[in-house]
Amino acid sequence: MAANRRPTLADVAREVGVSAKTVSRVLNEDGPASAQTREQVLAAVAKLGFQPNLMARNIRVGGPDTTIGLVIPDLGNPFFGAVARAIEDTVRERGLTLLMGSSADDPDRERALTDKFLARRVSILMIVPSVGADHSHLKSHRAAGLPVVFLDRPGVGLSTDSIVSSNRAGAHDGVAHLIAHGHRRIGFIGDLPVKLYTRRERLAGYRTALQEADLPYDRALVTNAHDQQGAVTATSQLLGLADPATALFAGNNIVALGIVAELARSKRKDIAVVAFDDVPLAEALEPALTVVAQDPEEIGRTAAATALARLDGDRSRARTITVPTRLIVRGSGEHPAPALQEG
Amino acid sequence: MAANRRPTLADVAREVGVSAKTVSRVLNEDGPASAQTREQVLAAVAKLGFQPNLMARNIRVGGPDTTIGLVIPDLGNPFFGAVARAIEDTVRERGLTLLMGSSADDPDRERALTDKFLARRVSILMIVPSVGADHSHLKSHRAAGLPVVFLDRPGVGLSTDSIVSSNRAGAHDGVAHLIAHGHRRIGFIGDLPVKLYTRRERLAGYRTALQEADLPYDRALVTNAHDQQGAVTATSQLLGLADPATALFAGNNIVALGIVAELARSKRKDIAVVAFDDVPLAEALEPALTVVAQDPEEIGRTAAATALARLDGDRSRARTITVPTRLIVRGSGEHPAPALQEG
DNA sequence: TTGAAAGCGCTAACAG
DNA sequence: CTGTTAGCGCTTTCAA
Repeated sequence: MAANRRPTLADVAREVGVSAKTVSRVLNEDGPASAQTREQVLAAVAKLGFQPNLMARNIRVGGPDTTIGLVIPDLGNPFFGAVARAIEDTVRERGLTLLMGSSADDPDRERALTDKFLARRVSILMIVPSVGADHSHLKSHRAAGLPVVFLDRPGVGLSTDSIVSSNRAGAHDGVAHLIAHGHRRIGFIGDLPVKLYTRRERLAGYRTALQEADLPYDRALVTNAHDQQGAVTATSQLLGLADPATALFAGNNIVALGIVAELARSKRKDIAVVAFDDVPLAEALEPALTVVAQDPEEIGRTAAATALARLDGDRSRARTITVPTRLIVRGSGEHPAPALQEG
Repeated sequence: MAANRRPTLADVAREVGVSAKTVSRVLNEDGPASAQTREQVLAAVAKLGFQPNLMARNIRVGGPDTTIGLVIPDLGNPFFGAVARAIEDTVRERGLTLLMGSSADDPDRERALTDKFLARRVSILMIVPSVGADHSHLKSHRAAGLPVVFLDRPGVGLSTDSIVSSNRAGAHDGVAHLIAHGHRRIGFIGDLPVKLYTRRERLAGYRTALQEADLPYDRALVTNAHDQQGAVTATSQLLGLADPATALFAGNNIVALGIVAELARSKRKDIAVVAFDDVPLAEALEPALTVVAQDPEEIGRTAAATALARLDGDRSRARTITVPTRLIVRGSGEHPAPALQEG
C-alpha cells in the first residue's frame, strides 16, 4: 500500500471545476464567494478529506509559524510540566501550538533545539537556560521582533524578559522559620551544578537568614545532590557530622524527596525540615512537610502573557519578573532544636 | 524597529557570488562542492546568521514534517510527562521534534489538536484518546502511511497500534494482596468519567479478585473521584458506611493522594491501602504506600519504537501492546483486617 | 464573484 | 564542480 499523496488545493479545485484561488477564498473566508460555490467547495473538501498544508501557507504568507518553541531541562519534571501547561492554556486561544524539547541541562542540546525552533520560524521562543549556555546568537532574532523569554533562570548574553521565582527571599523565609524555632545548625542541600542560578540564589537566601540571626556560616553544613539518592547520602552526611545539623533545608523538590525518605528510613523525627518547592503528599507526612512553594502556573502564565505582549508590539525594556514564593507551614519546620533546652 | 526579513538562501548566494543551489548543496552535503566555495558559503552563512527555512524545505521535498504530534490529557500530569520524556528520548536521534498539546480529555479539543497536527504534516501521530472521541477520520491517513499510536487507552473507530498498561491484571494483583491480608470489605475509588477505559479495566480486575476469593461485589463499596478533593470525600464516605471498608484500592495516582491525605488527617492508620500508579514519597509515608506501579517510560519507549517501525515500512497488523505493571509491597496493604480476629 | 500569473524559500532534475 | 529551470502548495496581486 503506497503512501498516496495527500489532496491539495488544486485537487479540490479540479473536483469542483473551479480555480485554486476560489477554494482558498472559501476556506480562509477571504474575499467573496457565491453560496453555491462555497457549498460545492466545502463538499469537495469533506469528500477528499482535504486539509490545507500549513507549512505551504506559512511560506507564502511569510510571517512566523503559529508555534511556540519551548526548551526545558526535563519533560518529566512536574515543575516544568506545570509551567508548560500554564503556557499552553494562555496561548491556546491565540492559536499557538507548543513545540517542546528537553535539553537535559546540556548547553549543546539546548542550542540544537533552539536552532531547530528558529528554523521552524516559531512565533515565540521560551528557554529554561542550561548552565554554560550562551544566548548572544539570539540577539539578531530578538532585534528582528522574535519574543524570547527565559524561564526559571536568567539567560546569558542576551537582554530579554525573564520570569523567575523569588528564590532568595523564599529560601530566606524558609531558613528564618527554622531559626525562629531555635535551630542554629541548619544543613543546606542544594541543586547541582553548584553554579546553577537557582542554587546560588537559594544559598544566598540561606546565608542572609543566618546573618540576620548572627549565626555563623559553616561550609560543612552546605552540600548538594543531583538526584534523590544523592540527597539521601547528603542527609546522612549532615546528620553524621561531629556537630550535626538539627534542621535541613532542601534546595529543590527532588532533594526534598531524598531528605524525607532518609529521615523516614532512619526514623529521625527529631530533625526539622523545610523544602523549597512543594511536593505531593506533603500534608500526609509525619510531620507534615513545611515548604517554600513556587508557583509554576503563575510563572507559565506570566511568561506567556509577556511574550504575547511583545508579539503585539510591546517594545519596552526587557524585564525580569519575579514570581513570589509562599511559605506553607505544615509542621516539619517547627520541631524545636534540642540544644536550646537551657533549663 | 521593523521586523526585518530573515536572510534566505538567495541572500547567502548573492553574498558569495554563487547560485542558490550551490549554497543548498553545501548545507545539505548533497552533491560535490569545492573546498573554496564551501568555506565561503559557510562564512557567509555565519555572517548573515542564515538558518534554512525548514518549512520551505519540507514543502519542496514533499515528505512529512520531522515532527511528531502528541495529544495528551494534561501536560501537568507527571505520568504523561514521563511518557512524553521517553518518547522524546527515543525519537530524538531520528531528528524528530515533539509537537504537544493537551486535550483536557475533551473530544473536541482532541480533534482540533489532531487536525492541527495533520495540517502540519506530522510524521507520527500519538494520541491519548478522550472518552467520547471517534477516530475514524484518521483511517485515510493511516492508510496513506501515517503511523498512528494510541497511548494509555485504545482509540475508537480506527484499528491501529495501542500501548496500554496491564490495568486489569495490575488491579487484580493489588486487590488480591489486600484479600490475602484478610480484608473482605475493600473499597474501590476509581477515575472519572466511569466510562474511562482505565477505570473500567481496573474495576474489572477488582471484581475478578473478589470473585476468586468468593467475596461478594458490593456496589456501595465502589465509588469515584475526579480530583484529590473528590477522593478525600469518597474516602470518608466509604469509611462511614454501616458496614465500612477496612481497605481501600485507589484507581489512580490522584485518587491515591486524596486517600492518603484523608487517612492522615483522620489518623486512620488501621485502614489498608493499595494504589494504582506510584506516587513520590510513597516509601516515606507511615505506613509506606503499597502500589501497583505503572511503567510510563516503557509505555513511551514502546510507543515510539512501534511508530518508528511503521515509519520504516512495517505493515503488519495493528497490535495492542500491554506494558506490565508491578506490585510494590511497602506496607500499607498488609495491615490485617480487624474483623478476622476469630479467637 | 472569479481566475491567471507570479512568487514565498527551497530543492529535484537536468544541463553544462 | 556549478548553474538553470521548474515546481512543491499555497496566497498575493491584478485583471476580468
